Amino acid sequence: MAQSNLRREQIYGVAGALFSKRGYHATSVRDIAKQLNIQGGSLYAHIASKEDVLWEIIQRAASEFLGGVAPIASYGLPASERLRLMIRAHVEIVTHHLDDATVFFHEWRFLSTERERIVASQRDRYEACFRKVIEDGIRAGEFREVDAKLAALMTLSSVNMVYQWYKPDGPLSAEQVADGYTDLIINGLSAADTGGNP
Amino acid sequence: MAQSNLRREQIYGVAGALFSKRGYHATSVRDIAKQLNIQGGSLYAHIASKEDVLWEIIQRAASEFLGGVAPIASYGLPASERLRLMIRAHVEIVTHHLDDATVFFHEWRFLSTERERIVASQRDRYEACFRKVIEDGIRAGEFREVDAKLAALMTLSSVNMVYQWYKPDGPLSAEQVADGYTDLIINGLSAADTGGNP
DNA sequence: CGCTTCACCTAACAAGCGTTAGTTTTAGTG
DNA sequence: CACTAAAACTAACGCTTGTTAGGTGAAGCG
Repeated sequence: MAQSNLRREQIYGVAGALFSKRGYHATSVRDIAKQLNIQGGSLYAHIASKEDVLWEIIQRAASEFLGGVAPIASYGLPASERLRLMIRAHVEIVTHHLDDATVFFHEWRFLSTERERIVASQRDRYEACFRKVIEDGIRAGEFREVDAKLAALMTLSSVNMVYQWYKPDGPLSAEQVADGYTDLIINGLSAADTGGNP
Repeated sequence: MAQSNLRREQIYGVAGALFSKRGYHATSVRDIAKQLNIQGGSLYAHIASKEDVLWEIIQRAASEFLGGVAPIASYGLPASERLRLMIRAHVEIVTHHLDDATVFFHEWRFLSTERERIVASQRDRYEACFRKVIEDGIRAGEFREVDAKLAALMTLSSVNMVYQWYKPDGPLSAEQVADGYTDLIINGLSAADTGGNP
């Protein structure tokens, strides 16, 4: 048995970095242990299994997204404004938790069947938030009559993939990425030839 | 030594399906062999190594994209028309070679360092084609003055991720996906308040 | 028929995997 | 100082990994 949360947090941190860089199956528990200057078996004083570590990392990312972004969908604001805030919050999470987000998007397939199902339902719920806001915008006349499901998928594809190319010390800040994407996406959803505010 | 291309093609096919579903490291050579009703070691009469199989699959996908989409960037057409054709061709490749595309996008990290570098440069070249077309469109006044790099990344993110959710027997055809995305993306790039053709 | 070539087999290899049991070291507390 | 509990160690377990060596049966061909 063990109870030092500090050590366990270190394990999640190191594992997140390694899972993110090499992938879950290409990372051994001995690799994780080596970075903490302990033996592979010693990890099991703090964790129950390698998969539990993956699960914890993925669930932390999931609750960042669901806790930080989904509620915005219910704000009492115009749809375009809600969408803007959601994109910004999402990009902020991806860029500030780059390793965890990478593991979340890339390695969920290696969870057990039941856990994979949970992640799938979380992803569906999240996607539904974006779809709902877009549908709201269409109904309110803010957006064109596009396929809301397709538009939500495109939006999420764009902001998810940020983890694949974003470099914290690169030329673009998280804010700049969010602003650029928001502009392109919302403009894409808006009416083209009928001027909005003259 | 071996020379039957038929068997080798079967290996690429089975490996592509398995790498796509379970990932490279979670698929053993014995898994691949089992689907062909032969023993694991027998594969090595037709292939040199497991990594070579991954390399072949990835290179086939890469030349589909580079050979089928990149040339469109140089057509003598308006930028918006070229972009439309490129998106359509790309989506068509992803949906018609779903397994290979999935492996290409997901498993390139497990190639050797030199091979990974080659893939990276192919990806860069591909990305540059999209950026170029968008820059052309801005210069020609077809598109707004957006960040072309960001717009190219968003476009590619959207069309790449199609492999993650597209179901061949789902409600949407490849064409419908391409059309929907083209509409959203090109409208996003176009001027919002200044009507295009009066 | 004799010979070669191919595609497969069996069996093994060295290495690595996740995980466990039992033991020792370390740190904190009365 | 004695006692406890946490956190590390060593050593092994059974299993899987990619890959190789050597052998076998069938097909093709002079």
